[in-house]
Amino acid sequence: MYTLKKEERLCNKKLIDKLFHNGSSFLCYPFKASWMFADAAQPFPVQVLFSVSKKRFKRAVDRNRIKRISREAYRLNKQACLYDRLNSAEKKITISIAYIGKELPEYQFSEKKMVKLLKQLCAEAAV
RNA sequence: UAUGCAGAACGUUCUAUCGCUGUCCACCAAUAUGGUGGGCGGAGGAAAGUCCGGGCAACACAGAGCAUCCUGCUUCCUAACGGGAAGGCGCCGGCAGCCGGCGACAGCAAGUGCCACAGAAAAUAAACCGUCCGGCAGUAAUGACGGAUAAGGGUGAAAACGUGAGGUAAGAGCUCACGGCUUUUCCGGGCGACCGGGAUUGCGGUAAACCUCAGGAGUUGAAAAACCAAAUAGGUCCCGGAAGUGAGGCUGCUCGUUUCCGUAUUGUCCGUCACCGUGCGGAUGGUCGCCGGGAUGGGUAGGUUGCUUGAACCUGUUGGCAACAACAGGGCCAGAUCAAUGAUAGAAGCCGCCCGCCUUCCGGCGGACGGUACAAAACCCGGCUUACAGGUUUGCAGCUGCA
Repeated sequence: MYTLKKEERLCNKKLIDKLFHNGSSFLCYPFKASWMFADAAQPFPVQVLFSVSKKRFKRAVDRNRIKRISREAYRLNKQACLYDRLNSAEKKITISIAYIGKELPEYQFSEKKMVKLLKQLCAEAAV
């Protein structure tokens, strides 16, 4: 399934604070992922958050563009790379994906790196 | 025609696949509500900067003064404005008129301060060169000394109003004529800024220097504000149990009572300070303390409202030089909240450049390559400012007279 509804996005302020304080993180240039295991209460196996720093990209147009490209790359690949393996392991996680590159990305490049990141995440979570 | 400057309106479109968000409808399960399918809507001229002005909301608020900040030609428009329109004045386009552009454009004749460098001197005037007079020295040229002088020289952004004449030893608004600005005042025109004329007073600049005058300003800002409200902890109230002791009773159990302690709480009485008591000290009585359950109000996460029907927009008529106003008709056009309005692929349009063909030229057709900007709503309006690929369009870069 290629959906990305509100229940699949990370919207809770407390969870976000908790994630950045307690979560473990790794780098997969140009992305940086922070993740942790979540409660069983959430309806989807993953809650995700995309961020772009205002310091690197001053214009809102650029930040929106990067977030949209990252989101599309995640949306189209999450089922194959992440959901199936998490469901079979019966684990649930929250994750934030930050863009730390310095230039506007191309879609194909982002998709390639996103797949790599999701696979690395599975390995980290030891699924 | 091209180029530049200023203004106005515009500022990409279509298809496929996969999504996001709001809303409506149908069906399914149904307590809330959830699921599936379909229809319709979904960024801008600046949404930006957050520089002004309002609406709205909460809090504050007797009146006056001072301080601080803002504004500063006039009249009008407007909900309001530091915005706009029409005018006045000054400067610029050699000069005058038209025309166009620019102007924080109240007051330096209320007071105080400042005026770099250069220059003798930058504001109670002043004597560097020069000019003139006097006596002295010298044959003379001239020299030093004492005095008069702001006309000339040179310096500067600016040199004590400009030009001419009189006047004088030489000079000086010292006097006069004409002219410029200015004070007070009169006459005429204009709603007014101001303009024209007469009399009168004077003559460095600077207020984006302090300041003076006039007018204005309560603070905060949708993370405002109102409402609903899970879990956990704690507050209050109610109920039950537990601890010690005594009596009845074989025990369970039932009934009565409460030693000591306390930064706890409350009542009454007494004392104390000059008085008062809600202060302080003492005496005495009641309640509470540990555990469980229930109720309740405050309130957090979260949610709803605020939240998009509006000083709005479009079309037309009328009034007005215009800004704008009035009236009539029309439709409803984003509402997200760690923040949607997209991603990918293809095609078209527009522009530039190159190649080929056609054409007297303007240009037309086909193909390749490149470009397609600036920029993302965050409560809502009115402005201002700044950014901008590309075309469209209006005005100006001037006209007349004099030199």
